[in-house]
Amino acid sequence: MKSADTAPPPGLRERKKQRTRDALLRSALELFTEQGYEQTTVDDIAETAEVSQRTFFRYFASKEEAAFFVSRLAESHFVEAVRHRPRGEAPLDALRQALVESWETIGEAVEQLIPLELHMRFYRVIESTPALLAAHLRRATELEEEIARVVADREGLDMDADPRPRVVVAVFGAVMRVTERIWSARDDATLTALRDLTTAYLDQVEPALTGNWRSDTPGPDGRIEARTT
Amino acid sequence: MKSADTAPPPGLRERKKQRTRDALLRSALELFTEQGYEQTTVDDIAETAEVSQRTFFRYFASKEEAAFFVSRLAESHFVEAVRHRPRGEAPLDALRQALVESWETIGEAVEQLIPLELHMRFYRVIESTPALLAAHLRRATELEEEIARVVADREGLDMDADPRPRVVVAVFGAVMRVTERIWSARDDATLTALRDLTTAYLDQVEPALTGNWRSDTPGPDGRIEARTT
DNA sequence: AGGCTAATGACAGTCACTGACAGTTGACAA
DNA sequence: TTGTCAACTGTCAGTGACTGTCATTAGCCT
Repeated sequence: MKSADTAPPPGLRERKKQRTRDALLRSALELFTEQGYEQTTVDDIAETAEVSQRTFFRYFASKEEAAFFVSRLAESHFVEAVRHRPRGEAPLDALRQALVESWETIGEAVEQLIPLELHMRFYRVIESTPALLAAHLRRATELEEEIARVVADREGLDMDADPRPRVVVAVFGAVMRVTERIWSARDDATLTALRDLTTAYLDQVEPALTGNWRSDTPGPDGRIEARTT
Repeated sequence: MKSADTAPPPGLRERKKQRTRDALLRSALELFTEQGYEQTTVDDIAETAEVSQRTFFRYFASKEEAAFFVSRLAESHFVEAVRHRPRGEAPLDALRQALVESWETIGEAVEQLIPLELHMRFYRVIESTPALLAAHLRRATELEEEIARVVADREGLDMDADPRPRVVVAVFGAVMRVTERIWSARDDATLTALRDLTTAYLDQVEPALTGNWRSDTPGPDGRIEARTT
């Protein structure tokens, strides 16, 4: 809390580093979305950012880390939001609310680094690149583990004795992944579009697990709309 | 169905290929479990199997593919089991039953290629190797997509219009992954141990999603309840 | 037996990543 | 202001996963 608040004016050295990291990040994401992840070599990125390849690896442990740097930022915002939800709330509701409310702050935070639109477009690259998708999923489960801990805390449970925190979070994560996939396959790669899709799907989780399906069908027009809600 | 039943006696060439593939597979898994995945180079594997590195890559597209070759086989058995479940069954029940009943045939099928115990031990390598875990998760979601299609078929639903098939399968997959993790962290890497753990957890899915937690404790079944530790 | 072709090995090259070493350049005290 | 120190950086060499190419070997079939 010290270094963040009492910000001693960052020296020239620090600013330079910041600029380099930023240039690398922007170069990487631009090249990834333009010509694809696999088609972009680290040398390309370094060259575009006007540094040596070795310097790239001093800022990012791997090509992959650069790719997910912004996502990591976004995720940390979400986790914070979950932490600040009132304790009374049911777990799944808390997650849902945290999602809705953190969406804005995430948008702002991303813009600090790169154009939001670039970040959004990059999601499609993730979905269509096996190596990136794999990394994305691994990161997602790591995140779920962290969130499960938060949930377990909220409810005063011991995660190792009671599987329920992990299960709910896993369900939540599963819905997120399904919506991500569907969303990225569509045209409008908007932040709000993703949000609406996600909340709509979340509403269907419980009913989807219980009742038998053939009796109550979803909306007649085929879209997702209102069954019970 | 033709080539499988009316097996024309496989020529020498074919048998040789089979032996090579088998040697590579066994060498790979043994080395992976003995000295770790990252610590094992493809050259090591090829040398142990007494072929050139280039030949390894003619049998397996990547080091990773060799690692998951047996898993792929096991998964296909499970999918078949799901396909043959009676249509009346509720989706989650069908998945659960398919799991229980395919477990045996999977064991047999694996033994055709490598010692079952080796396969089981390899799961711990997966969980403890980031690169393998990532690949495992990606493969898991691909599998989920396939199963979701089967489920949607069973229920006569259109997967693109109705999200419920994907959601249930995702829930199922989430439970599997959670149990895999817990199981692999334990001592007894038995097939039956994994099966019991999985079914026990599956039983808790619905209750975990609904009720409020603090009032009702988890299952009276001895295993998971503990709570205190 | 001899030709066809699948299977293999040997070799060179690309790309992600790492360690080692030397040169530059901010930071900071004298 | 200057000199020293430590942080950054570039260059170079090396490893390991993978790919393309080409020549050789060895089942297969007539």
